[in-house]
Amino acid sequence: MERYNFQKIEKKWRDDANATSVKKTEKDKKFYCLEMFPYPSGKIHMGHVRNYTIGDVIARYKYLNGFNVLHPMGWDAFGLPAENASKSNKLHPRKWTNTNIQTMKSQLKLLGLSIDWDKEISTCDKEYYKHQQELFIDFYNAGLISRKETYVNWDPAEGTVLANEQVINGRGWRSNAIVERKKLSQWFFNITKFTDELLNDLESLEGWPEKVKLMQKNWIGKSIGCEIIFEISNKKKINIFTTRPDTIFGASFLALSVDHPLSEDFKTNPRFLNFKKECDKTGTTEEALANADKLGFNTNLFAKHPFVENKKIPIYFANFVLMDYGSGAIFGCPAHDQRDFDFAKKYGLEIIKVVSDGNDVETLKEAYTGNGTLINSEFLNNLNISSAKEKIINEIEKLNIGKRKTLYRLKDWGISRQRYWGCPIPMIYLEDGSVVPVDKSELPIELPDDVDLNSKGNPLDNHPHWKNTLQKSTGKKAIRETDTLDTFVDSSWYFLRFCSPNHSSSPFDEKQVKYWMPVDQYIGGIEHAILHLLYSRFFTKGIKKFKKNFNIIEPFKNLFTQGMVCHETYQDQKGNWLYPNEVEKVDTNTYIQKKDKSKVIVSPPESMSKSKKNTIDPETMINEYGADAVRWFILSDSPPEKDVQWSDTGVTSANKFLQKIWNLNFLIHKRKNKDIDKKLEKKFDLVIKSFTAKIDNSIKSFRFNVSIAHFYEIYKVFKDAYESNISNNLLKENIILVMKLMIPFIPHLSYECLELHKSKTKNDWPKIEANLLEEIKLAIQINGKTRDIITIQKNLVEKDIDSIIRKNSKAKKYIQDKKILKTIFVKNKIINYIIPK
RNA sequence: GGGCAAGUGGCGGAAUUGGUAUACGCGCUGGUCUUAGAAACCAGUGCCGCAAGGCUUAAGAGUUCGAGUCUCUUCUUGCCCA
Repeated sequence: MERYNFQKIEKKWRDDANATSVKKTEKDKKFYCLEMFPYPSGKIHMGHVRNYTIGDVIARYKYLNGFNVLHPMGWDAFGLPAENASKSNKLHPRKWTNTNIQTMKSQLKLLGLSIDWDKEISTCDKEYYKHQQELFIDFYNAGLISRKETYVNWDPAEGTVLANEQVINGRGWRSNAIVERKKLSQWFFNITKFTDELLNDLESLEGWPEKVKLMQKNWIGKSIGCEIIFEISNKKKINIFTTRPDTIFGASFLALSVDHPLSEDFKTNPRFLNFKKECDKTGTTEEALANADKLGFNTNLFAKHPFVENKKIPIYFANFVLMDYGSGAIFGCPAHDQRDFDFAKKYGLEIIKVVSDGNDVETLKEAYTGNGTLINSEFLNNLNISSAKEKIINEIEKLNIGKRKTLYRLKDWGISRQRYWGCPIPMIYLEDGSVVPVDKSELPIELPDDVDLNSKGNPLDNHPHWKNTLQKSTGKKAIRETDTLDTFVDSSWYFLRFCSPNHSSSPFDEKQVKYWMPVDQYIGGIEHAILHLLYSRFFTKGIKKFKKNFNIIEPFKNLFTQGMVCHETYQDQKGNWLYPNEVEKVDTNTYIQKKDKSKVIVSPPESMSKSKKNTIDPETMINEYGADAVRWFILSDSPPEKDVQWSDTGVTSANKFLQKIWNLNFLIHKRKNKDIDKKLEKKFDLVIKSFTAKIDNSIKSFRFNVSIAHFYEIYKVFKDAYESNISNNLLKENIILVMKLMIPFIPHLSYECLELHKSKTKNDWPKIEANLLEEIKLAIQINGKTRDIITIQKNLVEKDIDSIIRKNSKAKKYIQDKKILKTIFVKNKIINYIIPK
C-alpha cells in the first residue's frame, strides 16, 4: 500500500485555487467570516494556528453550504515592537514589518486556509492609512474628535501616553513600567457621546458570549445618582456627585480631588503642594487608588449639611477622589463606603450608621454596603434604599440644591501617541494658534523614512523638517501634529476595508459594505473583549453620523472567543527556562535536558509565551506531521472556547489517524466485490448517514472536538464494513460522503481522497439525515435504577416492550410476581417500573 | 472585596439540555508480529469485589418515578472588575 505523502499532496491542493477558495457569486447569500488579524511579530504561533483553523472550518462549512464567503486576512502592522526591533538591529520598522509579513504569510499558506489573499491589507501601508486619515478628518468635522488637556497615564519607559485600559496594575501593558500622572494636551475620540448606544445595543448582540457583553457593560459602568451643592464657610459652593444620596444623613466629611478648583486657594501652601505631589505618585487607575493608603489634607474649611441644621462638615483634599470622574468631589459616609470608612478611621471622623440590616452592633468593623432600612435619617427613616434615593433626590431638586444625574465610568478615548511607527494625525497648527485638519487632497500624510529612533522623545518631532508645512488653502505656515494614532484606531475599521480593499477614492465602497457587512462570524481572543471590540463598535456608530448610506448599527453579528494554547514549562536546576525541544521525557514523571542529561523541573501547562519558552513552532510541526494533522489535533483535544494543551503524542496520533483514513480510502478504492447481504448494507448505510446530522450540529455549535470524536467512530464502522458483505459501490458512496464532511477540518486529505474516488462533486455538503436508525437502545429501570439496556425496534409501544422485557431481559427477575405500582414510559428512551420496596 | 464561569477516570474531555454517566482521544496493561526496539494490529482499562452485585459526576442536603444537568448550603479553581 502507498503511504500517504502529506508533503506532496498538501502542496498539490495548496496550489489548487479551487481547493482554497470559498468565493461564489454576489447572487448567492453572503457570509463574512473574519478572524482577528495578526500583529506581524515575526513568525506565527500556535494561537494563530488555532484562531485561523477555527475560522477556516466555519468559512469552508458555509461555502460548502452554498454561501458566498468573504474570508480575508491582513496585518495589524503599526506598533511599538517594530520600533524596538529597529533600535536593536538597525532595521527600519517598515523593512522589519514587511519581512515579518512575508514570513508569516507563507506560514499561514502552509496551513491550507481558505483565505482570499487578493484582499490582503496592511495597516502600515499608505494605501490603508490614507483612508484612516480621511476618516479622522470626517470624525473631526462631525465633532467626534476633540483636543483636551488632561492628566494622562505616562509610561516613562516608552516615553508615551497610555490609555486607561493599557494600564494594568498601575503598569504599562507592554513595558511593565510604573505609570505616572502627567498633564498633556491630547487628541480624543469622543466615544462618550455614544455611551448609551454602546450600552443599550449590547442587548441586540444575541450572537455574542454573555461574558463579553457583561465585561463591556461593566467597562461602560453606568451609575445613576445625583449632584448635591454644599455651601461652605467662605461663601463658596462645592458641587459633589454621589450614587448614594440616601446616605446623606451619614455624611461626615467632604473629600475633594487635589485638582479641584478649590485647590487654587492653596497653591501657595507648601504643605498642600507636598501633599499634591504625593498624590500624583499614586497614578490614576481605579485599582491604584483603591489599594493606596487613604490620605487626606485638612483644609480647615467646613461645609453646611444641607438637611441638618447647624451641622458643619470638615472638608479634605483626598488622594482617592479623581477630578475626571463626576465633579471631583464627594461626600464621605464612612458607615456605608469602605474607602470613606478607612479615611474616617485614619482622621478620627464621625461614623454615623444610616442603613440598618436589622442586627445593629455598637461599633462597625467595616462599612456596611448591603440592603436595609434607613435609620437616623429624619424623613427618610424606615424607607428601603431605593425609595430613600427617590425621596431624597426629589427633595434636593425641590430645594434647588442639586439634581438627578447619571455618570459613566467610560471616558473619552485618548489616541495621541508620541511614537514614530503609527498613522500620522492629519492636523496642522497655524501660527495664529488655530488647529485645523489638512486638506483631504493632501492625503496621505506620509511617515518620513529618515528618522532617528535612538534619541529620546518623539521621533517625528525630532525630525529636522517633516513637521514644517504650509496650509494648502491659504499658503500660511503651519506645523504638523507630530503625534501618531494609537494602533487600536487601525483595527477599528479594517473589517470595513476588507469589503473593498482596493477601493481608492474613499475608505470603502458603500455598495460592497452594504453587501458584506456586518461580519457574520468574528473570531478572536478574549483579551480583546473590551478595547478592540468597543472601539470597533464606536467607529461603526461614528461613521454612521457622517456617511448617509451607511446603515450598520453593530459591526460583528456573532462573536466567538477562543481559548489559548498551553504547554508545560521546563526549567533547569538554576531556574532558566528551557524550550520543549531541549527536553527529553524519560518516563511519566521524569524529564531531562538533552544536552547534559540533567534533571528538568516541570511546571503545569500555561499559555505559550516567549518569555517562558514553552512554545511550539507551528512550521516545524507542519513539516513533521502535515498541516492537516496540526489542524486536526488543535481542534480535537478541547472545546474551542477553552484552553487547549499542546501535546506531542496528540499530534502524533492525529497524524496516525489521518494515515488510517488514507489507507481506508485506498483499500476501498482497490477492493474486490463481495457477496451482498442486503440487511447488513441497509444498516451500514443508515449508521453512516445518521452521522451527517451529528457532525453538522457539532460544527454549527462550535463543538469541533465532538465532530472529530464522531469521525473516529465513523472510521470503526467502516473498518468492520470493509470486511463484511457490503458492495463496493455502497462503501464508496459513503466514504465520499464522509470525506466531504471532513473538508472543513482536513481539506488536503479530503480533496485527495475525493479525487481518488473520482467523485463528481467535491464542493457540496451532504444532505442532513437525522434519526434514520430503525433500532434504538432502551433503558429498563426499576424504581429509577437502570437494570438492563435492550436493543429494540424504534417506536415500539409500551405493551410490546413490556412483553419483550418479561420474556428475556436481565430486568425480568425484578418485576416477576411483583405488583407494578406505576410505569413511566418515554418512547425510544426508557421504561421505568415502580414496584413496592 | 464585588461580579461571572466552572468542578465528571491517571489526563484532555463526551452526555441529543431532566431519561443508558464516563462517547472519542491520550496514557497504561496484556497479546500477535519482530533478533530487539519502533511501527502496525488485537484485547482490556471509573472504583470495590473471585463472583453475584454494590458504589461513583468537588462535599452535603432538597425537588423528582428518574439529577452530571434544576434549587439551596459549603469548599475549590479560573477569569474579569476593584
